[in-house]
Amino acid sequence: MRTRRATISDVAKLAGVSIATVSRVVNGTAPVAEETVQRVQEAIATLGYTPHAAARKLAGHETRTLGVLLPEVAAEFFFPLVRGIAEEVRNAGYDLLIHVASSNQKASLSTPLGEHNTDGLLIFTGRLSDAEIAKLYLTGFPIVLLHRSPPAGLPIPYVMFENKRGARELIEHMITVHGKRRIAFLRGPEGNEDSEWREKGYREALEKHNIPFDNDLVGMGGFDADIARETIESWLIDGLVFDTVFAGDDEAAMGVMAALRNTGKKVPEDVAVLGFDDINSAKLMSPPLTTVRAPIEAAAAGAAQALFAQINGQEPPYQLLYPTEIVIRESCGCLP
Amino acid sequence: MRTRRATISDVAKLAGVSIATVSRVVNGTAPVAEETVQRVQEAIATLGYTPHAAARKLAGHETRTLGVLLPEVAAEFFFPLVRGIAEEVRNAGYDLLIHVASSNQKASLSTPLGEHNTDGLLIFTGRLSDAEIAKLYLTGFPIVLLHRSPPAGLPIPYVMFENKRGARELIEHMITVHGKRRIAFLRGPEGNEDSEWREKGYREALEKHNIPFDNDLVGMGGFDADIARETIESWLIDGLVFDTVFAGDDEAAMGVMAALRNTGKKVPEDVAVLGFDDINSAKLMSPPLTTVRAPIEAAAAGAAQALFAQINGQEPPYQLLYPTEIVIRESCGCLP
DNA sequence: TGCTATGATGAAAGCGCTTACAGAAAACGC
DNA sequence: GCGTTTTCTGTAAGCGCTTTCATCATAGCA
Repeated sequence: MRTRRATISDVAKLAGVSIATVSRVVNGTAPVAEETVQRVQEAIATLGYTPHAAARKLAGHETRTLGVLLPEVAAEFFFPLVRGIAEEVRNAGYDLLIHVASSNQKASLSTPLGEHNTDGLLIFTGRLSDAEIAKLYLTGFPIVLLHRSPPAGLPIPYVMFENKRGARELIEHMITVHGKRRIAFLRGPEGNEDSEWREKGYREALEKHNIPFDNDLVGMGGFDADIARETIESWLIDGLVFDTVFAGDDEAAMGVMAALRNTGKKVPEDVAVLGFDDINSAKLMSPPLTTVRAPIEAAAAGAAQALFAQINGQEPPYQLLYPTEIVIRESCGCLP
Repeated sequence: MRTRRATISDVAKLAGVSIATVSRVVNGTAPVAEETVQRVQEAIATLGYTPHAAARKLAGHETRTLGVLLPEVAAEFFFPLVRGIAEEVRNAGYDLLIHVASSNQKASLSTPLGEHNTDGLLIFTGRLSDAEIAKLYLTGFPIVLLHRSPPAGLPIPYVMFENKRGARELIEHMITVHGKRRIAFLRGPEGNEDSEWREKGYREALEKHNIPFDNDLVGMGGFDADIARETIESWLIDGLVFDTVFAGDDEAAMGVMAALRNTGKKVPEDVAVLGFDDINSAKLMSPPLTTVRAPIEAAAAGAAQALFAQINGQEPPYQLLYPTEIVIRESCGCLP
């Protein structure tokens, strides 16, 4: 640091007031004479003063920082999510601390995101065990869960998509409009609740139309293109017959399409492919992907708002359910 | 906060030592008797003590936090980037503060990422003007630029890909192997240096093979699928003839493919499509995209390392150039 | 034995800020 | 006009931690 940065004392000295007064005009926490405000603001401007965040955090009792815990997966899904959160956080004048859980280390609370460094936590990872979440919650620390429900009995706010309904409608579309009956489903990562609800929607649709559930038609997609591709490839080698693949999410759908293409199957003529989320590339796939639109960014923003509500001592909603909507494109067999 | 958190004094009291000693065993900054270490560590464990980050930052002079300034674009490109940085940051025991520049506000240094809140800044956005960067640099604040070179005359470390070489080789492949001559190029966002270098590589390849540069064959891709798609669509309407599109990056390539497909052109038979970056979905596109592999994650990690070097008072390399490598798949016309 | 390195610890001074607490000045009520 | 608010401002006490500086053993060495 070549030039020492200006502190509140420097400003105070230049403006000829006490540091308390400077603090007051900076934060607007108490009435200050108009003339004094002017002088202080001038001093701030000429010195280029910016409050030192750490000092502020230490003196006040809040960190003005929100933490986000993310899995280390590199999915397109996360960008709108982070954007939604970042936007809210900025509006609130807070900082955003991001922690990407590493694969070789359970994300523990001794991480930078612990309660000492943030005012609240948005948790989106399976890495944190129920016990750890419960412990955090019981200490009164504000948290909001993203796409997972709280451990039994704890009223921790969480956001979810209307997964089941979206999935059901999508599958019903395949059955009623396209007459498909051999509809496969690819599960997301182990324990992923979004996936569980999507599977429920899938099963409900089947049941409603008297199509028996066939366990052979359920495989692992992992919400991941490569995993999904491998599953489909091995199915194809095994000679499994299916006319539709509901890939669980759009990333997996991309892998499904690649697998199908590699083995000479045509989408949607031979096999229809369905995704979930409607990420940006869904409409650009070949053929454009029929999927379910999930308002990822809005949900993330909502989660952040709920967290702020908690931090500010308000009662946040217990559950934030975001609607989904099926998006018909071409991979289901509909025409452009 | 239902339960007050443990402070260093609590630990000290329980262990029967002074807070200085506790600090020493926590940080390992001075020799402490083995027995004392034991007692302190026990106290820490039973109290569940975690150092308060802000206090630490205030007392020490460093924030142990790195800032990243990102444009608000939601490109797949950014995830490996953030991951690469996050990994390094975690290894160094630092925090990562992410600031996504908003579109309706110039990212200014009064943002949370200002010098008061971080020990160093990784800047990847066109939003920060040369003047602001220069100002920051002159104050001695550690910064590393991602994919942009520093304002004239300032030796600020920056990372870059070997864009020109990769692009040149890619285009030469099209000319020499596939005999293409009407090769179009889509530029990235205004002022983007990666794009400028790629264009240079493109031109060099043309020149080397005596193909005159045709300005009509250069359009806007914006490193964005939608922008690229619109460009191609309007070219097609205008009846522009081209046999190859070098889309500037993979995202744009995706848009190019969509535009081509929508108008009945076949890739690569009618028009070959080329990308740059080799993002994860490149190999999943239909047909799989021929592109140039850029080690995004490695470059990001390198940038973080360079920043740490600066912070630790070492002389960082001025330029970090990462190699690129062409990846031949099918969208150029090669067989699988 | 006397003197200096060395190890282990504590006391205390801040880091830059917020926020009671308190005092002084100005405005108000009757 | 005197007591009482109200407005404005300064003093000072921390927030939880790191880090000199000083102290006191103990050990090493001539």
